[in-house]
Amino acid sequence: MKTPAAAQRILDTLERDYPDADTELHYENPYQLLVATILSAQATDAGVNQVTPELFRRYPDARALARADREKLEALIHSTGFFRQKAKSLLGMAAALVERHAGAVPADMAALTALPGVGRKTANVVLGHALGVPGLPVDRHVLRVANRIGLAASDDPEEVEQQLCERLPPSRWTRCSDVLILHGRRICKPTPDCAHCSITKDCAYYHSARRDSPAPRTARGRSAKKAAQRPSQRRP
DNA sequence: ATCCCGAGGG
DNA sequence: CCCTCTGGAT
Repeated sequence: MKTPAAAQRILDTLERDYPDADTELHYENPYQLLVATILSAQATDAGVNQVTPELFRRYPDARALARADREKLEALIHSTGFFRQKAKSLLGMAAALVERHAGAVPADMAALTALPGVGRKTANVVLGHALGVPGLPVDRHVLRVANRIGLAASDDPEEVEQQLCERLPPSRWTRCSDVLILHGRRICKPTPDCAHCSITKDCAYYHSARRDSPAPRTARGRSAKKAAQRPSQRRP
């Protein structure tokens, strides 16, 4: 695994590659970012951006959201996926904000993750982008990219968060997450586009010959099990 | 067909 | 640890 100095050098390069890193995350207040982040699970930015204006017009704060009609809320956020539990999360979260925090968003990891629908990743997003508290959100992109380039070595998001935080000053935590996410989305995808990557020189994954494999992708692992229990039409 | 800017529940 | 929930992108 990389030393802190090497890690920071790699981050320097990536930050230059992605100057637009957290453009999508500038909402008017922590409440809006919290709501948008909950909606963003398994959804596209475009999908979230499509519903948030109307959402924030109807429910401008936690008090309004707590009083929302469940079915209207579900209909409004339907296109972002997982709409039933997202609606449930939003209603429960808004109620908890009103009851426990006078309608404000607490700048505290424990208080945030105690809210319904808010996990560590969401909490770190809100802390880092809206509350001025250093936080390093670890999603699947961060997990994958950090492991490939040796910034971390674990499949556990919380461990990866810790390993990254140990190598960087708190002032860089949030931006580290942002650029790793963008790199993971644009270049270092599950099947990576190494030809357009600026840090292959420092990447163990690139040098491991697993890159650029033609991706034969036959059924294996968990997929094999699913395929077995569903013997759908096979072409002879 | 498969994967995902997650979190809760069993 | 495993499953589920949903739409959209690839």
